[in-house]
Amino acid sequence: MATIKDVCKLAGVSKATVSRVLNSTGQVKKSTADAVYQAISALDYKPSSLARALATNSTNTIGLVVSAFEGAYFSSLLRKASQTTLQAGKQLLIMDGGHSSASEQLAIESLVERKVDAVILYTRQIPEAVLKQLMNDLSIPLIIINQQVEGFEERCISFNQYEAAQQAAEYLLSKGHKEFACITGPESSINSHLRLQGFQDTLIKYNLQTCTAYHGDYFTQSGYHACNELLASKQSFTAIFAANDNMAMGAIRALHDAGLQVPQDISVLGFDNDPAGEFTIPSLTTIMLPVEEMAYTAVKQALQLIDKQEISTIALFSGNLIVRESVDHL
Amino acid sequence: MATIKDVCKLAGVSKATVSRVLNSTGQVKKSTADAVYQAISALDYKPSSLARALATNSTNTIGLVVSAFEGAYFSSLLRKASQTTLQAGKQLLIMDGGHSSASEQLAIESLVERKVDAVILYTRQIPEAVLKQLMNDLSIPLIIINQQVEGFEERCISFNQYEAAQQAAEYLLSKGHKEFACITGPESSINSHLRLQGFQDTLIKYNLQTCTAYHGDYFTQSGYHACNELLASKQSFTAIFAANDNMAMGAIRALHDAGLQVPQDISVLGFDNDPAGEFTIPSLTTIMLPVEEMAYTAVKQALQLIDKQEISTIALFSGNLIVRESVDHL
DNA sequence: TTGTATGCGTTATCAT
DNA sequence: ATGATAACGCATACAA
Repeated sequence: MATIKDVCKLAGVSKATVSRVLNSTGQVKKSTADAVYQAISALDYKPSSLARALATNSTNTIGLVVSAFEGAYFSSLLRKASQTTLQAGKQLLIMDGGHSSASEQLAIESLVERKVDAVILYTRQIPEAVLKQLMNDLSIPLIIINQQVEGFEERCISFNQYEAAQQAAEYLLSKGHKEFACITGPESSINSHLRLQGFQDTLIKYNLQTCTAYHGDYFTQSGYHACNELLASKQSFTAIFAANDNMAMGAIRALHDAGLQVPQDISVLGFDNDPAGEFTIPSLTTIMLPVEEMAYTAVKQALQLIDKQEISTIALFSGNLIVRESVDHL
Repeated sequence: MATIKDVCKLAGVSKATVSRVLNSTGQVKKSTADAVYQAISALDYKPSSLARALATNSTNTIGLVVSAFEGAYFSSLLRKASQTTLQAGKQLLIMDGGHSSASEQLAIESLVERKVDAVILYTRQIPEAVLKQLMNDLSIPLIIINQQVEGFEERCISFNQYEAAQQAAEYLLSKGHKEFACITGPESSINSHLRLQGFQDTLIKYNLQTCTAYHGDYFTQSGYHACNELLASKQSFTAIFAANDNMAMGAIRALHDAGLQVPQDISVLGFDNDPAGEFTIPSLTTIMLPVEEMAYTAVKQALQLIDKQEISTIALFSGNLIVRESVDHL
């Protein structure tokens, strides 16, 4: 690997000059600049981003830590984030956040040490108090997707889970359903709670009985199992609200195996708008979650913070009902 | 951020000594070592991985570049690779390879500059000749997933696409099918060609007519559209071989929309063993592709190469038929 | 316009 | 056992 020194020798100039033409900072005579370019291409010289980072305390990079790679949701997130970052002339470095608060924090730390200019965290594990502290202590901007942190609203990209679940309930009610079951996410998940809460509150608002909740883990299989439990419990219901599309699909299959047709016998409403849901049989009525917009916004916000620009506060993103086949009127 | 200097001052020792206790290289009196530890924790000092990388020319990191984040396939890949790397005490840095040979190479370069100890590349774009050159020129090991490079077999983790497609064809034939259609990947994809070739060659072997191929892009929607084209062409067929599960699902839906039942009227065979395929209606008969094993092997091989250990040559991975509902006998 | 010198935070080679 | 000091490859303030 050729270094700046080699270029100096070949071009007959000093490191400062090479650095100048490289970063186009300061004035350089055209002839010497040309000589430098000559040397650079002759040696196939590439400045070491590492050394540069050490000297400038910044790379041209944004870090992203995600805590799981499951499902269409994360595919979209990563793709859009990567694309947006690239378009801004920066690079995106992705790390796995693992399955604990500690490992998420480790990933963040590692990224910070690598001198990324900002880190975007899709968190599932770190408690709000810790996040607050991180946002205060870290020398670079930290943007959070999927959670609100009090006092740092401009750095939080999140989704109105509660309102979306209300939408879901309202729709089901409008179709004449009155008895429900829920397949929701893990008990530990805040957002899972919010979705459930939004759903239940709406039922209460209409003087209906709240529904029992079965917990899954967002994988298709867990939806299948949860629905089987539900069926075994012999309770009466005409519609299921699932906390994501995967579990909705699992539930539909469980109903199918029990000889029940969706939506003729039971309606199922999903969440996420997984692209596959458009083509399943029956296709999935679901709540669209604008992941790509959220990823885009997260990166944009990061870029603004890096440039020390005015930070615009961000509204909670909200869901949209996608009406397809899996919900029918009673 | 506290640096090594601060530790020096507080502990009353030199940089060399701090470095010694940090890396446990060389002898240090217990008392002074303790003093250093004291200072370190008092200042919450973390050595800069960047500076360390500059000095040692190596980080404890493996780089992974993937060219797309679509589908369950990549989720598994990323998850398993990350997990395996972590278990080996290293970190995994992931970068998007984008959609061109150039961007893939850029990602590799960027990772190399960051002094990762090895890079694993899931390639879709870079031609073999370029890969060969990269493997020769790069100062660190480059492991390739999804393509064979002549002369570097120990560094290539790939899948016997051809044989898997043969399996698929044999199975369909064993069920009495004789007229087929294929929905395959993009024309540019080598593996897509291999799958198609394996399928066609098997038909030829049994003196059957080869089938026409429709190209998709591995997304569900493209399977849907391809199948509609197929249907519009009015050709006669009793089974469809799709190059991945997503497209198989899209095809099934297209058939459904055309009033055709799977598998009663038409059989559909997928590829990948997407976890969701177990729960679709009908569930998907498919070829399992051992992504996780491949990811695991890639990381393990990388680790061996980093340690300059003997490199064990790797056999081509092969697929396994998963029999479910979407294929029936004629 | 160009060069010198210093710093970035480590590791590593010498001495001592 | 420990301490100077030179690398590592670059940026940059200051001189010239």
